Amino acid sequence: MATRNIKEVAQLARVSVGTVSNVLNRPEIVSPATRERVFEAIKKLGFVRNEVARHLRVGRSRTVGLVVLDVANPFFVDVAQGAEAVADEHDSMVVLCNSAGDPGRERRHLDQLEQQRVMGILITPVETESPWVEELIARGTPVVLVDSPATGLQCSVAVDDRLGGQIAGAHLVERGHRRIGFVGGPPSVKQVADRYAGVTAAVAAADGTVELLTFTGPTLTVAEGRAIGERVAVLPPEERPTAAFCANDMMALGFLQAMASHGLRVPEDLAIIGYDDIDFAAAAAVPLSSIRQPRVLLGRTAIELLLEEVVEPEQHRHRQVIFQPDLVIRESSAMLR
Amino acid sequence: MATRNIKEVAQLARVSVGTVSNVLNRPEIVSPATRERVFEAIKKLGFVRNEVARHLRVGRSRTVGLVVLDVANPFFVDVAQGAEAVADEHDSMVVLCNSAGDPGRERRHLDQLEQQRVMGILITPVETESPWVEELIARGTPVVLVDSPATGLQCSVAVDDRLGGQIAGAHLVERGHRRIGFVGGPPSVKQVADRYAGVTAAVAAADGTVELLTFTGPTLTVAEGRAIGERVAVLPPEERPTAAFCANDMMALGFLQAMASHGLRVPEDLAIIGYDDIDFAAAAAVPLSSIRQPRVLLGRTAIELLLEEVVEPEQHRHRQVIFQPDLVIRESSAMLR
DNA sequence: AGATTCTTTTGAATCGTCTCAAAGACTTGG
DNA sequence: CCAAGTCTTTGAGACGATTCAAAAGAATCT
Repeated sequence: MATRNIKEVAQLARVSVGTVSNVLNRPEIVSPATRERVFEAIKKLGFVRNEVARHLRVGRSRTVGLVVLDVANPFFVDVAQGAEAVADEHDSMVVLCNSAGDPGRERRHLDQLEQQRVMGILITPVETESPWVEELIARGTPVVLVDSPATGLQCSVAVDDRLGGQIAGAHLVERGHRRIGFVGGPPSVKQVADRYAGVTAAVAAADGTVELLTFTGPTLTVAEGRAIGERVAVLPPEERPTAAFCANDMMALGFLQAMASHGLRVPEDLAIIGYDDIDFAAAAAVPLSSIRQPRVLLGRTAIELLLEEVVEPEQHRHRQVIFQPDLVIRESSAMLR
Repeated sequence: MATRNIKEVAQLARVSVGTVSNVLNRPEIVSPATRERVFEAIKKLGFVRNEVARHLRVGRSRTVGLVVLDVANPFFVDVAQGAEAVADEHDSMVVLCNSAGDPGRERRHLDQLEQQRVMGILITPVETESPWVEELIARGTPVVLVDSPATGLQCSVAVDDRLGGQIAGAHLVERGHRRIGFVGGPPSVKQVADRYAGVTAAVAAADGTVELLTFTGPTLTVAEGRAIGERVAVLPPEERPTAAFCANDMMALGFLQAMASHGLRVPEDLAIIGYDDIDFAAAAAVPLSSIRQPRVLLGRTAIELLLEEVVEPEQHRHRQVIFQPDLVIRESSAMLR
């Protein structure tokens, strides 16, 4: 209720508002005696600076928006933690928004962030071609794309998903699998399309006897993975793939559960490899093999690029940073016998 | 760069700034012709309302801060999703902050949120007695405590953790366990203390032959659970508990991994029950029994209480809403033979 | 036409802080 | 004691949107 302002502080300390502002922003130019008096007044009144008014005057906010595809996916939580760590060092704040894969939600979040005049936005867009994002940039909000290809209008950080898919595919082929299933989400999601392209390439590079089956659903969740798993589990053994490459670990975990509930053994009856290497992958019923991405680093780099753009807009050149994924082998893709 | 303001819109539409503001906030009182003209100008200029300035004038923000103990814990992600769903309906925004169990980080977040003049704050405090929170309230920011007991200065939502601990303990006792381990974090965390009190009560209520061992660490993470598990696994069988009640599912998952890596079978050699029933619990190596909390409902209720307080401060009476936990039995605590 | 009522539009004041030119207070040297 | 510098402090504009009393314009009635 009783929010004090700079004027009340000035009154109590018997100085002008300008001086109070100076104490707050450049204490070194104020004489020690005055400074002390102002600090006392601040303390006595319980004054808390109104960042909103400050921002209105200064014109630049200290918060960064991070819009992710799915907060429930630990992958994005880790990206967020990376971003937050850097923001913290620059006493900025990251506000985490969840588009949940819905373009409508994504747009609402972008609108809100723009209205708040955030310093910039980090986003994993729902759709690759996003006019909203381009307009946002045109109107002056810096954007860094996370895990999505840049169009040249902005910076981006990503992991080479095609390579990741290829590594996963090659691993399964090398393990002797000849009928591989790709368990993914909508191909409109860039990550899915790239990982699929990668595994396709790996299969093509094999001796021609390897078959690739595709199973997709609308989302990339545990539930979706389970649902697809149910469909796969009931296939006759001769049609059923002997290995599945899941577009992410959430799906892989769901898929794995479906196998278990149908009495199929992993990896004996069906091997599984996921993507992201979230912490829970190692704790799964059968520890999951996965393609590891530098999640935290992704977030760190994204916000660093953003800060660079904000601090020196003039000499900033948009860049695309691409990281390499790693293969992590665990029990779920152990050798076939 | 080129951020347009209401004045430019007014100029282009050949009306006063007051009219533009009216079009934005109460379009029905503006004549259709004028309204149309203003909308066109807005579109042509790519004008986006400056929420900061609006807020400065109106004095109330549309964002709510949510400060959680650990974003990596899916429990809190679900609470956040519940809160966000309600905020969405009231076109507000939830900004998610992670204290990571560190009072310093918590304080920094609270300071920042207060400076931003958020509408209110939902928080799971690191420490039960938090002078910061009380001062915050005294200065006029409404607060709702999540999963923490209220002091009467604010509303709170919580789940009866003591009861949860009791249910878990009773379950293990009933399954025939006579040496039960409690795997928890620092007792300064209210949740841990309550769950411990609950299991203690359950043990005391048994026939007196049940022993309760306590293993604690500084955090409530997967890694901590694993570390404690390592210690427990190497105990001689006659000292090792036959069942473990973990303070949350993250710890339980880590603990379970440690058992597996030491060749101990769950539940045969050691039964496990966790707390929270996060989605990953069911997908664990051995599906985890757990105490389920209404996570999403917790978030929904918290923000509803906050909104109630903000909308009608006069007739608002602080309330404490307490939910009941449920027992979910899975393989990890199946009957002893 | 003039009076009355209703609908629209106007524009100055306001929210809390920062900026910056200018004034005021002190020093120092001559 | 004065002039010329330093330090400090001052206070009048911004910043962008909202509000609201009052003015202007339309419509209705006598």
